[in-house]
Amino acid sequence: MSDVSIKVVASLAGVSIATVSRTLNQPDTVTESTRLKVEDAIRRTGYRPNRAARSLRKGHSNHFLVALPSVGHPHLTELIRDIRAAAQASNYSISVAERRDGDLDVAEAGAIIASRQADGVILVGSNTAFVQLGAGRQRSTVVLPAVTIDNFAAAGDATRLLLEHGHKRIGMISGHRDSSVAHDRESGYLEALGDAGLPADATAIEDGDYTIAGAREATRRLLNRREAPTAIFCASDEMAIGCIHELKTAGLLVPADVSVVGFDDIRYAAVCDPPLTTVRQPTGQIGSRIVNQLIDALTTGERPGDEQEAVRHELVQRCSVAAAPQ
Amino acid sequence: MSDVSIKVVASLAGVSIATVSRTLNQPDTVTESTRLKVEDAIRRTGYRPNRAARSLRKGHSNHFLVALPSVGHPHLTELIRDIRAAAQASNYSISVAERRDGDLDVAEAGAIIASRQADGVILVGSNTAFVQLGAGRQRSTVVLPAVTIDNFAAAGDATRLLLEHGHKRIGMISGHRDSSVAHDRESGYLEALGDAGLPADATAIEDGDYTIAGAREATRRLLNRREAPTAIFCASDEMAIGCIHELKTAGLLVPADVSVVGFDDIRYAAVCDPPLTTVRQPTGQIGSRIVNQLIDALTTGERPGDEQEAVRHELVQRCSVAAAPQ
DNA sequence: CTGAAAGCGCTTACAG
DNA sequence: CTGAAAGCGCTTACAG
Repeated sequence: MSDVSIKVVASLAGVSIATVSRTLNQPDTVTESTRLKVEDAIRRTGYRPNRAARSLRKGHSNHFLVALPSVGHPHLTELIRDIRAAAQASNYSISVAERRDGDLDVAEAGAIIASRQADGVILVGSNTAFVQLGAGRQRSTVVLPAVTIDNFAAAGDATRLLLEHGHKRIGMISGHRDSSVAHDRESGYLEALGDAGLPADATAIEDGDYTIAGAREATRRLLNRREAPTAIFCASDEMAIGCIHELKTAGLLVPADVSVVGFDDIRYAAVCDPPLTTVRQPTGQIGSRIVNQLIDALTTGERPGDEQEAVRHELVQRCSVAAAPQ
Repeated sequence: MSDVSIKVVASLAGVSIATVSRTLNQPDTVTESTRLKVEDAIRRTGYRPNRAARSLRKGHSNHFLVALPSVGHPHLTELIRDIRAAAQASNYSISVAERRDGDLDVAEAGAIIASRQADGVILVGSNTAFVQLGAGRQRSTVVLPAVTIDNFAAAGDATRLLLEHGHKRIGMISGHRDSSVAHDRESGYLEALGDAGLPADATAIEDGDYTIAGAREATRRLLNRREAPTAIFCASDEMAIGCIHELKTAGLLVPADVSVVGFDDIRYAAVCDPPLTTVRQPTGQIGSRIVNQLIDALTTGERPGDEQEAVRHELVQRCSVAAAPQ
């Protein structure tokens, strides 16, 4: 357990270090009897190959880094879990880093790959993009196409649901304005309202910063408008929870007075009061596709096509939407 | 950005690789003019030292692994964030691993340290214990004392709050039975009831598995008892949220019919309906103390004393507790 | 202050 | 099937 290297194992087993290494990495190129001896020596010493040495020699780490805007959100947590599961299935490990800035930082990702801390970086958040290192002689950092739902369409669906319930004054609580997914969701909302023939001054977007506190303030601002909305579309469930709380604090009933739609379908959505109508993202599919694309690119050395991989969202209807009050 | 090693930088700057290394690691042992040349070469090449090579040479990675029972819980997420912040302040990075089994696995932690993947492992969950590798000639894996609140006392406080409100039938929804923190919280609950002179058959503990779904089932079981409780102490806010939802589904009012107390003070606790009374754990303090103890042990090579570091909990009273119904 | 050289612990052609 | 040797990219005594 303490300081055992491959040398110790080799001498204990009475073989060369090369044979120990082969036993570990290509067991079928070794006689069964030697394999047994080596395995026994490994067991007795508690030997574990030094990862740094292996990475240095092999030129890659079998490790990905996942960079997120904020680790705390249940939706992202779920995505991480699914990414980790897919990676582990292919013998890759992952680690998670939190980054403060709103949008993806390709340079930063490149630096991490350059230092060989990871073979690839998955940038989550603003746009589920990711970056990877071409292996072999020629190394270069390439950006792979994002794997994501169609945020524009999903936001449109959410907004249309509200429209179908007769709402004419529909507010939106959005995330950071600078991120592309926030932008797509706002556009989807805006277009749905436009298509319904609502006047432009019927639109009302407030920034909720993807936080509970931010959403509460945004809700108050919405409520203070000349014509307060009868429905609010929130760009995340986290914000929807804050929004509903603020609505209740203001003495309003959800959904009798104000309907609310969220986004993500985090596990608290179903046990909200009222249970939240929301847009579900298939994190399992997203995670495994990202990881498989990364590994494919790494293995074949080819960069895949540029087309975004679309993944289906789903509108989950629960109890937070009702007909517009008269 | 692509395949630049220390050699490339050295030749570009017209110095030896040793000088490049010194410029990076001990800049004051180098003339300013050479430092400038080297820094310029680094900038132009986008050079990043290979982490694996550095770890291999130095014998340590400046990296900790945090092992958790389940990554998703907001309370643990917050603890991770605080651990990461403390580690970064001392120039350590961390990665997070999820482990399935209930209790801490010292052997597993030792294996990770043996493979030099990390200089230390922090085991969170069952008991905030952690493990570390003595550096220098003699290496050995040592277990450091846990940094934790007094779970026994905290559970007692929560239970006594209910008692003070006149409740005589108080149920508890606990986590995995095999973990030590679950055990401590159950003991605290039990002792508070005993001290209040309640009969032993007034105690009612159900396992909620630390999940929303588990807590909902546990709540149903509690409700089906001959004498249904008028108050429920949940060993996590996550479970309290599930419990409240189930209570409402059963047509009960919280807190008029049943009072609920949670544990952790996750960020959803304040925006629950009703806002949740709960026990807060100081994750910031816990995180920084763990990390500092680890680094101290690593730096000095001494193992600290055996006494657990106690850290204060706090009962946060909101609106989910009321007087027992007549 | 700087460079040449050793060596961290592995893996992998290359011989045999 | 097995071993000796080179080498991955660094850092650090050791000379000068």
